[in-house]
Formats: sequence, C-alpha cells, structure tokens
Amino acid sequence: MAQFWKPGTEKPRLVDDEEGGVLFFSGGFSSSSSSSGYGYASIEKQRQRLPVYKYRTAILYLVETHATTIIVGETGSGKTTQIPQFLKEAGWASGGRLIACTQPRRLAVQAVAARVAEEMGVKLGEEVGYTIRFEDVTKPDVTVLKFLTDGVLLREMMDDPLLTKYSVIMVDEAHERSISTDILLGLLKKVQKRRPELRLIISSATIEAKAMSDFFGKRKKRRELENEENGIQLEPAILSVEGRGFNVQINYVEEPVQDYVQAAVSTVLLIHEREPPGDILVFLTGQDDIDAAVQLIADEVQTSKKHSPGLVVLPLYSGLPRAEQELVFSPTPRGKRKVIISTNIAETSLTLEGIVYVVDSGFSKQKFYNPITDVENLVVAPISKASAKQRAGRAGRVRPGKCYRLYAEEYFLNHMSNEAIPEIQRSNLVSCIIHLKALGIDNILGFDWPASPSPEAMIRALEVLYSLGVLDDDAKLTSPTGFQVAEIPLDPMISKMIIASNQFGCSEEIITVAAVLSIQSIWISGRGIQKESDEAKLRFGDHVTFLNVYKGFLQSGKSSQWCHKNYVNYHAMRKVLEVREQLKRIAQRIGIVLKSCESDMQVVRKAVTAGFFANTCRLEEYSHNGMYKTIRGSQEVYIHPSSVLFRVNPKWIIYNSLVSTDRQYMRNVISIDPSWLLEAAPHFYLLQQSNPLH
DNA sequence: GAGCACTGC
Repeated sequence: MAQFWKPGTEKPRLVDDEEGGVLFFSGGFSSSSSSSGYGYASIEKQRQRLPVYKYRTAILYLVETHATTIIVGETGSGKTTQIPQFLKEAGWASGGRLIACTQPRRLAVQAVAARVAEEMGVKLGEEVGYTIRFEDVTKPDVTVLKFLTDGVLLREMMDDPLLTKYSVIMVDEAHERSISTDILLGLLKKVQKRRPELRLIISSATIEAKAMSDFFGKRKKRRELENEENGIQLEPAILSVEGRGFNVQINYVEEPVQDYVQAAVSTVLLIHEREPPGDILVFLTGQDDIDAAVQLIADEVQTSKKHSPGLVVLPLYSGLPRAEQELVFSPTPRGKRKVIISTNIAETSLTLEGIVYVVDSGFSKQKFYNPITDVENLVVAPISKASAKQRAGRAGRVRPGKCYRLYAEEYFLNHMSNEAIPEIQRSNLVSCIIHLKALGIDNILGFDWPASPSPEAMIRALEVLYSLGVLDDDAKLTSPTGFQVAEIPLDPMISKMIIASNQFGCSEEIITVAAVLSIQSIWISGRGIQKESDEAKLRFGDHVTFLNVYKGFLQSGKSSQWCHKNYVNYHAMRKVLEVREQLKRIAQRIGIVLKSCESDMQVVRKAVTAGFFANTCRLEEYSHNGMYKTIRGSQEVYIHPSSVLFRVNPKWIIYNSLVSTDRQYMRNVISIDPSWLLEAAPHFYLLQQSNPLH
C-alpha cells in the first residue's frame, strides 16, 4: 500500500509524474490507521471494493495542492465514508486538528458517523464523533473525525468565525443547495482568504460541479498570485468518481398526460401485469395525490380480478404517523409486489431497498417566496433534470431497473431545467441575514453567494429586521436586542417575542409558545382538542391553547395516553420538551430571567405582539364571512378553520404564519388590543402615512 | 370548514 506524507510536516518529493494521474510520495511516514482486531481485514476489503478507493491517492494529492477540491460522486461511490478516513490516514488530523464532514440531515450524520467508527474499529464518540442539534457525541482532544449538520457548523462559526480547529472541511451533498449549505459555502470562501491553509472538499452528486468551481475559482487576482507562490492552487480541482448503481432503462410517455395521478395508477397496474417481480416506487407531490392514488389502486384491485392478489400499496410522506412510515421498510411478502407511493422524501431523505421500477410524475411541491407580499407558498411545480435522474436511480440499487417518466422525452430534453432553483432564492431571508450580521458581515448586498438571492428579498428582510429593532439605521446589529436575537436559533420574530417576555414577566410561558411554534404541529391529524376546550380558552387564541396543552401534558406525567386522548401528537410533545430545554439554556445565557406570569394571559399576548406586530389583521367591519385585512398590505386573509378563534372572529388579531390555498389562511392566531401595537413598534405604526389604528 | 414537499439551528 502506498505511504503518505503527513501534510505540514515535511515537503514531499514527487516520485511519479502527473501523466498517469496518480502520484506517490516517498518518505518515512507510515499511514496511521488505528484499526485493529478481528474483522478488520474484511472491512478493509469492503472498503477497497468501493469505487472511491482507486482515487485515494489522487484525492489526497488534489487536497494537498488545491485550496478547494470538488468531488462529483454518484450514489454508492463511498465518498462520504471513505474520504474522511483517507484524510485522517494521511495525517490531516495530526497536531490537534480536526477533519469535518457536513451533511444536510441529522439522520445522515448519525448513520455515516456510526459506519465510519465501525470501519475504523473505534467507539463512536471517541476518535470519530458527531454533532447535531441536541446531541454532541464528541470528545474534546480525542475526536478527530467529526460529522455534523451544516447548520451546526454555521452555529459553531458564531464562536469561532475562522473555524480554526479544522484542517479540512468536507461539505457533502452540496448539490442539494439547502440554505445552510449555500451560506456555509459563501462563508467558507471568505474563511479561505484569511486561512490559506484550510482545505475544502465540496462533494456533489451532479453536474453542478462547473458552477461550483466557477464560484470558488473567481477571486481577486492579487491574492491568487500570493498563494500560488505558497504552492496552493486556488483554482478548484474537479474529480469524478463513478457510482455503483445498476443500469436503469428510461421510458417516456408519447403524449403529455392530462392527469398524472391517474396516469401513475395506470402505469403501476401495467407494470404489475407485464413486468417480472420487483417493487415499484411512485413519485407524486403530496398527501392529497398520494391518498387519491392509493384509493384508485385499491378500487381497481377490487373491481378487476386479474390484479387482485399480489399488490401491497403503501403511502409514504413525512406527515404519516411513525408506525405507518415504517411499513415501507418491511420485507415484501412472498409472491407479492410492494408499491410505495411517495413524496420527495424517498428522493433524498430515505433509501428504499428492493425497488426495481420507478414511476416519476415529473412534479413535486416546492416552496416559493414572494418578497413583495412577504408570503411563502407551497406550489406543485415541475422537477429538474437532476431530480429526475435521482428519482430514476432509485430503481437501480439492487439490479437493473426501469423508470417510467410521465412526461415526453421532448419535454425532458428541451424544457426541463438542469437543476432546481437553490432554496435561498425561494425563501424569506430574515434568519439568514441576521446570521451573517452576527458574523460581522456588514455588506449583505455585496456578499459573495453561490447563488445570489434577489435584491427585493434582501431589502425586505433588512426592513423586517429594522422594524424588529434588531438592526439600526446603519444596518448594524443593535445592542443588546440584535445580538440576543442572533443567539436564539429561531425565526427572529419568535426570538424577539422571547426577549420581550423578559420585561413582561412571562418568559416561562413564551418559551413554551416558542417551542410549540417551532414544531410543525402538535396535533394528531387535523382534529384538535378545541371542541372540548372551555370558553375561557377560546377567548384569546391558539397560543393560549398551546400553554394549556403543555400544562396538561406535564400534569399527566408526560403520558402518551393523555396525548392520545386529547388528539395530541406524543412525539411532537417530546420534541417540544427538547426545544424548550435548549431555549431555556440560551435564554439564561443571554440574560433573560425565567419567570412565570401564572394565569395572566394579557402579558403573554403583549409579548406575542412585541414579536409579531407586523402580522396584525383587522376584521372587515361588514364582512359576514370572517374576512380580515392585513394592516401592512391590506391583503384579504381568513382565520384557519383549525384555530380556536375560527368563527369567534375578534376584531384585532395577530397571526403566526399564512398558508395559501384557495384563500390565504392565518395559522395560529391570537387576539390583541390595538393600543399595544404603538407600544410594541411605534416606528412601525406611527410612520404609516395614514394611521390605520383608529 | 380546511389540510402540511423536505430539511435544519
């Protein structure tokens, strides 16, 4: 086996030339694999069989000589588990330095860390560790390979902006272009200017390599020359590593389909009739589509005898109860064919074994943000080519498979975009901008992003932060409010509400409200307990209901039966407890006194107003259908039917968020007294041309 | 009287 030079200890001598693409260094340092004991050889053999293994030397050479290395690797190449080990073996973790590898998702972080610890024959949490929110499985001065979510690494930058303890940072799954990944990439490029010795590895599954390379390659000339003299190339290197998937035959429809749910169902039945055994994975857009398709297949099986036995149809989406989600992993009964009808969750977040056929509707639900109205919408939109490829690849994991695309080849070739629009260009930017401000990046409009958000979105975010008193006239963080808000890992409006609760003496209650609001929903299915709640609870709004649920949950001894009886999601409540603990710690750190207001709900509502004053709505005097108008934009909005204030229709209310379907619905509303608005945000309400508060 | 693509700190 080749021996590797320990970076930073002695200059290497080149033995081979560049022609062959593989270079060896001579030198007396042995590789420092710490694996030992039984089973080591077989694990080592498995490692050597991974496609990425033959690129070991090339990767280490590129990382040594280039500030940034971009690795394009398809699924199954082994890049995520192997490259960090290569780096460690080559000495990048010597001298108290760490190697980091980031992932967009928590589950992936845990899984990869566990796998790497196993391969290295070490206990998880020692040399190999991981950090995700609520869980730090690392040991200072012992852990050298650290896996973490990109969000956690961003948070770490608030304490150590130059990430000084890391020698190499590998950003994995960069093609997904999540908000955190994009911010991280922008910041890492800046860090490189101050720390030329830092190495970056950007790992991506797709074509985007060129755009990424342009991003990291585009620099001011003078710096480039300085560093070229140090022997480090600033122009990124690109290396492709093949995957280990099987061939997937692609089929297209000849004519565009009218109804993709119906078309998907017909295709499933056709596959079942004509194709050899193998499970089917269908990509639709959401719960509605999926439930409809499941029903249609069930109807078909019932009416026509020929399909009868043999089809096991399972829906899959994140809103499904845990137990039902897990059904998709159960082995297919002998003689049966499993059909999984799924959202995008099966495209990225989880891997299903045994899929041979994929049916791709060509659509998914995507978030879009309108900076003019400040509303985020979820809409069904065509997917990208990269997404289509990823979906098709799900058919080739165990043997050659087939993919049926419910769109024409002409459409795929000529009209489908190459990649999805990065999330940062489809989102509200308040959290992201306050984060950059906290890291001392003053010129937000001039920040070098991998993909720049629209100026409108940035200006809107700056306006909101200014109105919250988080930024001052010079767009600098205010002290202490701005710095406090930046410390809290929540939407700035929620953070502001928490900070305001300090002066109202209701921080205990508001922290509970904040924890509940940061969870998707605490209710099981749509039906909440509102029907059983008494008049007193009905009077003020959903936030007060949350406090009652939390109190009831604690009084029941955190019982799952209690949750079940009250239509409350037990897992969600466990999460509320976890978030609440974290918020309590942070609140105390930034000087908030934990205090309960007992049953005085007026101060709770005032604290909510202090954060969410911009979401104030007034009932239209003569509307008989419960129509409200927003104070800021005079938009027509309605109270969501799941709210305790539905049909109660108080004159003045504040909402937490808008969901738009056929109408704009306000979710989680609370009634207020309009006089509180002037107290909470005089600048916001007094400066309006005609004062709407009459 | 409606409904939540997917993540994350």
